[in-house]
Amino acid sequence: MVREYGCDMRGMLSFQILWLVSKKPMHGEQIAEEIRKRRGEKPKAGTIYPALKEMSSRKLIKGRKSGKTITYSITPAGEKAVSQAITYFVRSFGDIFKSA
Amino acid sequence: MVREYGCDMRGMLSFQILWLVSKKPMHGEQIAEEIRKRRGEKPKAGTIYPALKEMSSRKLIKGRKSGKTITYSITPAGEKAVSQAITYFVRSFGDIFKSA
DNA sequence: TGCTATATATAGGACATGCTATATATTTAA
DNA sequence: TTAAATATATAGCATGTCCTATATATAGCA
Repeated sequence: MVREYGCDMRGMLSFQILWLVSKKPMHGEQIAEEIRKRRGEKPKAGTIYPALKEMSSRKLIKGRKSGKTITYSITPAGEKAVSQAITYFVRSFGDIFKSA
Repeated sequence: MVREYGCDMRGMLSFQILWLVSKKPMHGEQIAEEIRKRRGEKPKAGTIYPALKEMSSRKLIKGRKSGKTITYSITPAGEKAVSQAITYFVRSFGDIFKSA
């Protein structure tokens, strides 16, 4: 996926999902589509749903089912996590971003 | 490492190394120290040297040995790779930075 | 009522990351 | 010249990511 550029950027998926959900409650397909807009490739169902499930089990997000969709929103624990993750992210990679 | 915050940020190591080396030729220990400044934790020897070796084998960086140190600098292929990776990075995660 | 599209779930696996532990080479200090 | 510190190398492994393939449930339309 990103290997062509000489580096992977895996491991950022949960962070990005958490950030997206912190901005606006969304269901899986919407989240996948938002990621596609940014990365150029849409995560597959087998990628997105296990990630959502795992984050739910860790109480970072919670889902409310309505019909065939499950809308996820962030929990207080998720808010705290995303805030700390952003701090780490900016501290770690901020200068790369500034150099662009 | 970042798990405490609710997300991992693995997979960014090679990208960060490549970016650092593109700014200034460095040897392994210097690179590890630069990463420590940013992330708070210094990658272990067993992390940094295999990564450097792999990137050398892909001709993204090249090392020149002098005494006990090997100073790595970026190659033309590495320049191209880091430039594309930065573009992808900003496109994918730029709005997270802006939100911080 | 069937047909199709949408949304979610999950097993199983390929692959990469980054670790621990250990080993070796080189430099410096005693 | 030993001893200690520094720099690099590598085997082996636990973990996590994200995939393919497949299955199920719901919704909307003919």
